[in-house]
Amino acid sequence: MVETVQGARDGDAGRTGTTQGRTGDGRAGAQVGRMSQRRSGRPTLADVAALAGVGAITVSRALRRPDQVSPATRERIAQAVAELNYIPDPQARILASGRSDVIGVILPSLTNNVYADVLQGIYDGVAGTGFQIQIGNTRYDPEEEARLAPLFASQRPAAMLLTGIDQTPATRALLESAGFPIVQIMEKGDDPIDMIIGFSHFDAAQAAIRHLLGRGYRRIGVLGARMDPRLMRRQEGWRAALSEAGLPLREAISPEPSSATMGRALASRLMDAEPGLDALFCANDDLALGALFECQARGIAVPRDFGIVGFNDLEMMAAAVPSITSVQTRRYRMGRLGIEMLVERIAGRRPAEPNVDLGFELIERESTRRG
Amino acid sequence: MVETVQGARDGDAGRTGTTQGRTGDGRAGAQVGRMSQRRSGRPTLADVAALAGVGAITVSRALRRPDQVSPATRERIAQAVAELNYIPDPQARILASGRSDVIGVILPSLTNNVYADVLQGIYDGVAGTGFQIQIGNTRYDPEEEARLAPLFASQRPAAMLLTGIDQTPATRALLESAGFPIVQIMEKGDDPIDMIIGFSHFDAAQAAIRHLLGRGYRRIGVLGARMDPRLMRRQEGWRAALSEAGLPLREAISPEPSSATMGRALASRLMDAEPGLDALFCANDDLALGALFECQARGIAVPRDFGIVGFNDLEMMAAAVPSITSVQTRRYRMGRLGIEMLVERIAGRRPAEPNVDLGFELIERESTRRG
DNA sequence: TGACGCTATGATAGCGCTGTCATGATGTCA
DNA sequence: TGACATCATGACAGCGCTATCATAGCGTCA
Repeated sequence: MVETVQGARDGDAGRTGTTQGRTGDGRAGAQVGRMSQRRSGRPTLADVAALAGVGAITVSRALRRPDQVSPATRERIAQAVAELNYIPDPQARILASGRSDVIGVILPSLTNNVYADVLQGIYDGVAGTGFQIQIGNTRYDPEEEARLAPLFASQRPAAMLLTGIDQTPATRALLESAGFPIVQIMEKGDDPIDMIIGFSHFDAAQAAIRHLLGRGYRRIGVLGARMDPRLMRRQEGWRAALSEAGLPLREAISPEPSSATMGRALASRLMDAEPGLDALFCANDDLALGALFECQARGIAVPRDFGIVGFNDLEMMAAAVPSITSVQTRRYRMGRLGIEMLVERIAGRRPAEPNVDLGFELIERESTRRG
Repeated sequence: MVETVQGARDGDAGRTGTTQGRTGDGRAGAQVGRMSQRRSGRPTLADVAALAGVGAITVSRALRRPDQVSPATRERIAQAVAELNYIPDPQARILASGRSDVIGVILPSLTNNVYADVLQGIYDGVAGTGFQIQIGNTRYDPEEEARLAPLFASQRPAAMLLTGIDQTPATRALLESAGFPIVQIMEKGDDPIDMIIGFSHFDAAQAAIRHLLGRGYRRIGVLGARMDPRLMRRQEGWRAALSEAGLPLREAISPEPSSATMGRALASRLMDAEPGLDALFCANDDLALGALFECQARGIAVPRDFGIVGFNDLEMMAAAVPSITSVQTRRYRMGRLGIEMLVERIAGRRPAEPNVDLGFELIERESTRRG
């Protein structure tokens, strides 16, 4: 492949006679003070056109709308493209067309397993579509989101994918009039900017508490970390479920990121503060894993004397001993479907349903299966 | 923020008198059949220049090299920029300058915790530098890497960051003559394309085995999954260490991705096949977690009757009961330092050392602390 | 005082591509 | 056969910005 690229350069230089010397300087000078910035040293549309003996536009068309070019011409152009190893310049294309093939994605985290799965879905969603992904990481900071969104929007993306529904009013207004499709993921909402795919965190947390109640646990505590908007809504859910059952609120919350170590620490704190605690709903799975380890360290029998429910159903929940009950969320699906809906819209089609509730499912495992 | 954007549009249209109508059309038609693709509806350099009463070039300079513009002019331009809420068009900038602010990053996975940490380091590394990150995901497929690398290279990135040292000869040759700085991470190597930051997987795996030997474990097995090039080199390391100690090779390897569930399955398989096994080196931490769970399920006492060593020192290793000994690798650092070195090179400076061995550290914990 | 260098600014010509409109060639139907 | 539609192709202008070179203004020094 390389050989052909370099061959192309030679061909280019030899043909036009204007690239002499640039090819050589291409590498060394690029870093410091190159002689001339003009021309990139790569074959251009015009080079392909000259070689194929047609106009530049025809090449452009042959590449983008082959049906508008006669088969014979198309074939000659294809040969020229192959010979020069021509690759279109995306920047020039964007500038000229006013359209880009970049889909902007704004996520609150890259390290959190939850978003790793979303990200995988996103990349799988664009695979083969020709769209590129540009990722922004807000680190759970609303101000960072408010800064990134206009920045991304200014780059004329083909579409944008956002996390959650808590954009600032200013950001929201900007995006509503942005002129490209937008999808919000990870939450359910009645009033999306454009399209939305998610589930109810309130309902999911409520379901977790009700499951513990159904299993006969009564002195239920809750662990939470890094209370982003999704966590806040889960909190409303577990509080509602506990209050509905007439049970007191026993929470240990940390603003720090969720982790197994944090789970152990919070579980330890709550167990010490609330003797007789017999179950924990952990608003993230890594907290649940930590809680399980804390029980093991204290010699507490799970599930006989203590129930544990996690959230998100990460892979390791099933492998744990005992395996841990968790609320399964469709993270990969949200990323993938989000991109698919955007691509549909970019193509000018209306999605069947712009507001999708993917729901959740409580996966019952050994950690709450007592008696 | 939005208010100012929209205010700027009004101001723009009102002031120059040339944008009338564009402002209006900018939005509605954008999705389907816009009337005219020309002009984006956003203020341009020329608009700012007209408002400030200077030439377009002066505005361009004021933005990029403020020192070359007189303070008075600079101030007028700054006001015009603020009033119009002007944001430069990166595509046009790239096209005109032949330089881009995109750093291409090619990783084998986005979901693997290892690369999530690398990614975080990468994003932290570019924060505040003005560079953008473009991520490619090869899914551990060398062919996908061979496809992505030229594609990325063709987009005139400012630099590229690659994973590992196993690029195809063609890819390597292409990148060697690409003319932008390149860093390879995750591995140690004598012959980098340009710069390299990593550690010896061979040495690290060898150290893990030697640690088990030092703790008195003798019937040592090894678990591995998804044998990418890094895993292969670890494999050479553990094989060398075992052979050096005159011990037989007891491996359970899967081509599937590493996971806790996979760890349980492989541990189970090897324990059944090799009765009397007394330790496992798990070439990934999630395998180690699964191995620990399998021991718990079988009632095997760790570390007394069975030692476990993991690899990468993920956060949960410290929280596990017993806590799990693991080989710490500097994943975040590799991502971050990689970007920092690239940025240095883009700025024309030579890094102190283009070949960095970040090493590794065996973190001894309870899972191998017996007697 | 005039040659010289320096600073601040501008005019011009692109970067590589696509939208628009024009043109010639071909096919179709009455 | 001629009016008209259709198809394939091209010329031209321009997307928003920057590199290059030119120029005016100013201070400096012999």
